[in-house]
Amino acid sequence: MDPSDHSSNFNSAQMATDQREGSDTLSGQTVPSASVASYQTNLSPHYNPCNVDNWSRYISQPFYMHSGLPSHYYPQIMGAESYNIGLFHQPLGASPHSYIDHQDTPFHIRAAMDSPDLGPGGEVKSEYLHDDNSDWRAFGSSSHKEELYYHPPNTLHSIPHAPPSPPSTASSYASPDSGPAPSPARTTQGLISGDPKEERNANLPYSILIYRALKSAECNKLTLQDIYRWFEENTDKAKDPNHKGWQNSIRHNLSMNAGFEAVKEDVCPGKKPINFWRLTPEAIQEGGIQSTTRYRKGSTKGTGRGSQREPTEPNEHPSKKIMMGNASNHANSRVEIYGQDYVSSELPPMGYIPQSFASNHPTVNHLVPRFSMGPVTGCTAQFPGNNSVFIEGPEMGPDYGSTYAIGQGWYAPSPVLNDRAVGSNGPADPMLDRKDQ
DNA sequence: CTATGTAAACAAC
DNA sequence: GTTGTTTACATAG
Repeated sequence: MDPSDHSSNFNSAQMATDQREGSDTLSGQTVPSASVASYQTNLSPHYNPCNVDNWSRYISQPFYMHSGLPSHYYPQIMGAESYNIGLFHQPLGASPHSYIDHQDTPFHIRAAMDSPDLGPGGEVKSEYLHDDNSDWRAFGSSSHKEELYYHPPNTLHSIPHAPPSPPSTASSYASPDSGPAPSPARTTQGLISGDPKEERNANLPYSILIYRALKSAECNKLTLQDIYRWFEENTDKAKDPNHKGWQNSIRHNLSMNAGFEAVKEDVCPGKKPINFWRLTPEAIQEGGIQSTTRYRKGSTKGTGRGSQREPTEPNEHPSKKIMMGNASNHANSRVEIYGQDYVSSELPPMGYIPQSFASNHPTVNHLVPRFSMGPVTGCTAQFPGNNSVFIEGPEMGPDYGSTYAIGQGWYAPSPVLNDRAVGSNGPADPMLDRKDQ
């Protein structure tokens, strides 16, 4: 497909066909068909992060993805991945009970996790947890350091010359590593047990399973029904169809865990907004969620079992709900998320994308902005482990140093990614920057 | 004591 | 009836 063909779009019938495929070729996970239906019927082209309109977002990857160098030369990409950020950033405070999703973690990270410095699930052992964040020492002093940055080329997905597949939990839009069926290549690494029990997510808490479900979805969001379906198809928790307890538990976890947030999206004006559950940027960045109990703060008065959540301020909306409009009515509109206002930006017409960036062999001036425009944000599956969001452009948001929501459910990336993408101070070749990693 | 699961009350739709 | 929030209690470690 000619990427400059801004007017073309996916054939909806083909999209529907694709979405009925039933098997996520990348994640190996079963498709929540309700999600398919809802996307088919409810999502406007504006919403669809994978249509041609939004392909510009997709193709607008940070420069190093287009530089022509082998992708594994870019350890910073890994640093931009949610897992790695998760490993090195613990803004909510690392704890022995913080989860780093083992299944979700690239094997090279798992190799590091297999270090005796870490617990069996990849969690940082408590002896490394100190007030000065010295839990990072578990990695910083590790002989696995290089492994943290090495990324086998064959695990990176090449940038397509055509827009990516339409969105569907069955499509390639799903996180490339979000729920990968343990492939032979991986299992032979000896880093995945291959235990069928593990493949069925047995004995994992609800919060982790929900995380996996959301991680497997495009933009890390699913409807409640989709989550139910994912549990039915990927876990053993829903074996008894007449037993509603597991659904109650799912809802309980969604409500109680700050790693999940409800998003109401008015994808079709005039119609009822769709309720999604989404991973918060913190959860995405940390590569996992933290324990639900963690957020059950409150008094220990009375029965000794306090409120399970942080008490809500009087004027604060008690729920985690976020209202989102559709793309058309959100362009340049203000949204307030996490207490700050940001202005979302319009996408440039496809023709604005320099050809070199749509080529496999671009000659890229890394430091030259490609668009005279504000930040471009989007939802992409480009990076293994990041099927969520990215941002690009010389004009960063006000909170340069942290993830922030811009709207449409898209978030700016980690500071690491920002630095590389903007190239403000760093070397053109990220490799040159590795000695201080 | 923490983490988690489960049940249930309740409100909103 | 479904969805989401919250409280309460039980259990395991």
